[in-house]
Amino acid sequence: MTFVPASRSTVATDLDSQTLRVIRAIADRGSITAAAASLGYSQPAISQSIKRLEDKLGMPVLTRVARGVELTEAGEVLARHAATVLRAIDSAADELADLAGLRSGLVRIAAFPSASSTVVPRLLGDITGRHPGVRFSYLEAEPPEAVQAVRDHAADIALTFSYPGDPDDPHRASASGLVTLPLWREQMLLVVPDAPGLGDGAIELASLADSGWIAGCPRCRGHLVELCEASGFTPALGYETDNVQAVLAMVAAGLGVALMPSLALATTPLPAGVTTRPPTAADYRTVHLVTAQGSAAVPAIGATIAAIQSLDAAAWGLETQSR
Amino acid sequence: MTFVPASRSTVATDLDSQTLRVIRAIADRGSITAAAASLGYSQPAISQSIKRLEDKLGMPVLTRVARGVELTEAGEVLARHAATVLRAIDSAADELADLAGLRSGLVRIAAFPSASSTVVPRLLGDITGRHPGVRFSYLEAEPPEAVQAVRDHAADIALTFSYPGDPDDPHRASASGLVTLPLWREQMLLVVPDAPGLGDGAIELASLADSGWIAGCPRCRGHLVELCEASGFTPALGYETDNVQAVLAMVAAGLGVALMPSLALATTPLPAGVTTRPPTAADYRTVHLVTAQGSAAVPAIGATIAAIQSLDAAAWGLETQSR
DNA sequence: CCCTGACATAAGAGATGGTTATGCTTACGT
DNA sequence: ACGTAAGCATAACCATCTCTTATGTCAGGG
Repeated sequence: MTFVPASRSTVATDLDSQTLRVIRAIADRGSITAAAASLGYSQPAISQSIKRLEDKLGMPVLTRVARGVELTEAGEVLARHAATVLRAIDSAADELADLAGLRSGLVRIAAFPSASSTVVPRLLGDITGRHPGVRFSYLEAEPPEAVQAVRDHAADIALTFSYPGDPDDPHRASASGLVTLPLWREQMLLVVPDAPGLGDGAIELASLADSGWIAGCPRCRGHLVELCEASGFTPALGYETDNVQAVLAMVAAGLGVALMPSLALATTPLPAGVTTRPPTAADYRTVHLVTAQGSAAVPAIGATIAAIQSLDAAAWGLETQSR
Repeated sequence: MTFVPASRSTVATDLDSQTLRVIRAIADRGSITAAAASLGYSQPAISQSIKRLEDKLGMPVLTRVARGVELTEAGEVLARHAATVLRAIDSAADELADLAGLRSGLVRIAAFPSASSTVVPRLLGDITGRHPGVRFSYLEAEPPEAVQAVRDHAADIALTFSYPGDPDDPHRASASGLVTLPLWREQMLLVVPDAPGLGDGAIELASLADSGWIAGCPRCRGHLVELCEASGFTPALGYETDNVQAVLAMVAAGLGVALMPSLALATTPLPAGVTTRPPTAADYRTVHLVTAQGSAAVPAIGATIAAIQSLDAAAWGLETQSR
């Protein structure tokens, strides 16, 4: 028999981190038995693991020595690089732990305009107060665009609203892996001039059949028309504007009346001579949360969704949905 | 049902490099299918691998998107660190390949003095000529110490000699995981003054019974005494020295005769008036290679052993062992 | 509106990697 | 010098992991 130098063609296509961990433990402890103990394995497990490694490499990694074991040059190489590998893995694990522990993470929110000055600031305040590492980006967008942003992965969470029977109801568009959660019922209020004989109760919608109407966003206008027609008249739409302040000013100026969601009215003081009343047949729209299927499993996003659900929204006239 | 933020207590105790490789492939290719193809796996293999990872982390790593897949923040974290990990693993693999390819590696050799100026320099020249990356360290030591060096892992290869029936024959001491390989038979020569009536053939040992004898190392002396006693006389040991030049000078000065191995005589010219002759009953000692069990699997060491075995040693009067 | 491309799921097979039990070798203490 | 203890290797067995093939589902494009 003659000794022939080992010469494998391919060397170590896959060094897995488990093996490196073992090498490192052996390098540190100086014996297989001690390494096994420190890693929580039995001694043969480590022994076999090293054997597999040596078979794969085609060269020894350890030399069996009196009181334990000693690394060969190949073993030293592995131990040296193992430090780098394990350090990188640990720091990855740390970053993941930060994400899981809400010490980092970005949540991209899209919401309709009247939420921008009400629920959204409160929400962001709540979360950054509790989890300073979580960061947000915010996009103001009407429901159709907000939902599209989620669909395009440009946003993680969209806050939207829908009117009853709305064909654009996000509930219906939940096809492409989107999830919709009803959040609140938002009361619609009539905005009218404060006439002396108005009383303080609800107003019959039909009593405003002869008034001029100031309409808001396209979908809002659609809803208004539908509602009025259900009451037997077609509203005379004189002005259209998204601007809440403008609507109120127009009502104050006697240019007409309006139907507005309570959120839109929450942050602007009513001008003198203008008041709000519910219609006799109470009218509501619904605020929804739309998110991609599975997004809630991302810790920061899940936490944000939970925080939205537990927001105390009554102050803005929002009623939590019974579901 | 209410969404609850994901919050695992322990995160990712073990991220194995296989998973990181997968993440990296997905990050690069943008789809699971493409990643699978590039890694040589089936599509479901990667799909399941990601699922396992996500279950372990407790958060998604990918979002399923129209034409393929997209990394989440967690995925980005992993992809980023995966680069570091895989780079380290690759460079470890490179270094191992260097060891396997004899482009690096250290071989520690211990050998007896007369090898130092004969076979060892030739050997080192041969190997560094063919494999410039392989480095050597050399320790000159008498057989017992050389073997001890191997046993202590202070040397990888020992060259030793033994006399027939030698109680210290390394063959016998092969207990502690050492391996002994007979290499050459080395002829023992009588070193005598060049007397006129000497002839040119072998010399009967008994004819030197009355000469003074110059002895070498302790084991050589032991062998000499044994050999002479087998010839019916006890040699008169006048001088003892390890120094070949000294022995030759003493013989030249007429102080006695000596029995020396051919290697020791190979590199020193004989002084005038001194000649060498084999004893009538040819006498040999054996040169061995001693190495630790399994050392030969270390590429550089295995290559060195092979090179020793294929050394053309006839020039020094060494005969390759029949085995 | 069907067809294609891409991911998920299911079920089964084989490799992987672990455990316990046991043997062997070597060092150490008396 | 011998018995004992410490440490590695091996065997046999077993659970789990992970890959494969086959199939289902969903969204986008001609």
